[in-house]
Amino acid sequence: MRSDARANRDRVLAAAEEVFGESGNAGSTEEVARRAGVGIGTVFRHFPTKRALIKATIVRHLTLLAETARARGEGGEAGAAFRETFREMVSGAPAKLALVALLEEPADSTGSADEVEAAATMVRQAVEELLSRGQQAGEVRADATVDEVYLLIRALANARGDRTVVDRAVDIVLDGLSPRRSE
Amino acid sequence: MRSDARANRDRVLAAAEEVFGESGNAGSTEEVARRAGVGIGTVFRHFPTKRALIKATIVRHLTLLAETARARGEGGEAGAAFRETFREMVSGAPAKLALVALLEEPADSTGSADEVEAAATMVRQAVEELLSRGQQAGEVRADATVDEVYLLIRALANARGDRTVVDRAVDIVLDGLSPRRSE
DNA sequence: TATTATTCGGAGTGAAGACTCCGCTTAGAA
DNA sequence: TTCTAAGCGGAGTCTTCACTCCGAATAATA
Repeated sequence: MRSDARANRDRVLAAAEEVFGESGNAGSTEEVARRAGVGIGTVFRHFPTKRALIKATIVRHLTLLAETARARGEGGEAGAAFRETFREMVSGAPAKLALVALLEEPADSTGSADEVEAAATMVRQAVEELLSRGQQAGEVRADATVDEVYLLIRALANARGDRTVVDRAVDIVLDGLSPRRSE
Repeated sequence: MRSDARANRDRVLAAAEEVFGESGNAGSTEEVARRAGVGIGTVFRHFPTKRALIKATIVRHLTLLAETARARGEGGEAGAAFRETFREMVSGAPAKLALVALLEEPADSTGSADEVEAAATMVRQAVEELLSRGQQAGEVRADATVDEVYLLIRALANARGDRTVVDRAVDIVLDGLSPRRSE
């Protein structure tokens, strides 16, 4: 791959994250091209379809998220690690709408096994890991499952609102995820 | 207004709630017309713009929500009323994506004071009422504000997922909203 | 530096969808 | 039953995009 090609590919991906992060699926390919400083043709050579571009963007982001989460899992304090990751995923700003877009897409009619799904699974697994460690350490309520935690993260990540309000809402949810009185 | 006109208006609104409930902003006016069993022309006579149609749909729904919530507020048990309303708003199925659409719209460039905003305010006030009663009864944590509660409702209402998972997630959040140990 | 395979750019194409227009239909009054 | 103002339907227009195509530009190699 020629060096200019690779550079352009990267710039397009970065621009795509910006644009789809702001406007979701409604963002146009032309806008992505403009922000990347390339022609539309270039965008479409690297990503044959708008959908492919969005997918690549999402995969890139999810992969990053999963890695960060996994790394944090290594550290000492299980409860703190869980909570920090939770907070981080919720406020990983530009990702928000991209994730919405992901959820909106109608379950990929091209039966092909999906990269996006694979990446999402990795994130989910990382969350699961953090969750169960937190539970073992007695710092997270024992009856919470990944499904619920993952859903809460997604829900909060897509919520619009003042940063401070979101933060306090997260605090409330994390309180709900703390061990029950009976435990 | 002629009787057939009124009937058609109602059918269009109902169809719109269905369509936008399923597909959000992406739902087409043509689809709404088809489901309502009328021509596109009819839709556009009643609602001069797609945006106007969506707004009318949302207003209709929000008004209903606010009324239900207010009615529930009358009842006896403050804590239960708060929690029931919370649950109900989250799972008021077809509303979900319509609300998303509302949030997505770029702050109404037509400076005109907004019906939608007015309706949303009513819902918010109903929630506020329920919240503060719950707090006075000592059944809801004292430091929670409407902002946070309202955001949590919106976030959960838009969350995709199995009904049962959503329900459990709501349980967790409501636990987070229960009085703190220190109170 | 010369060569060429690769990549770039952006005008052009086709499809989708919001919105308009106007001849036809009909509710409802006389 | 007749009349007509109000309402209906849907073909057609216009705009916005996703995506294609190919001549111009250029990285990499000899």
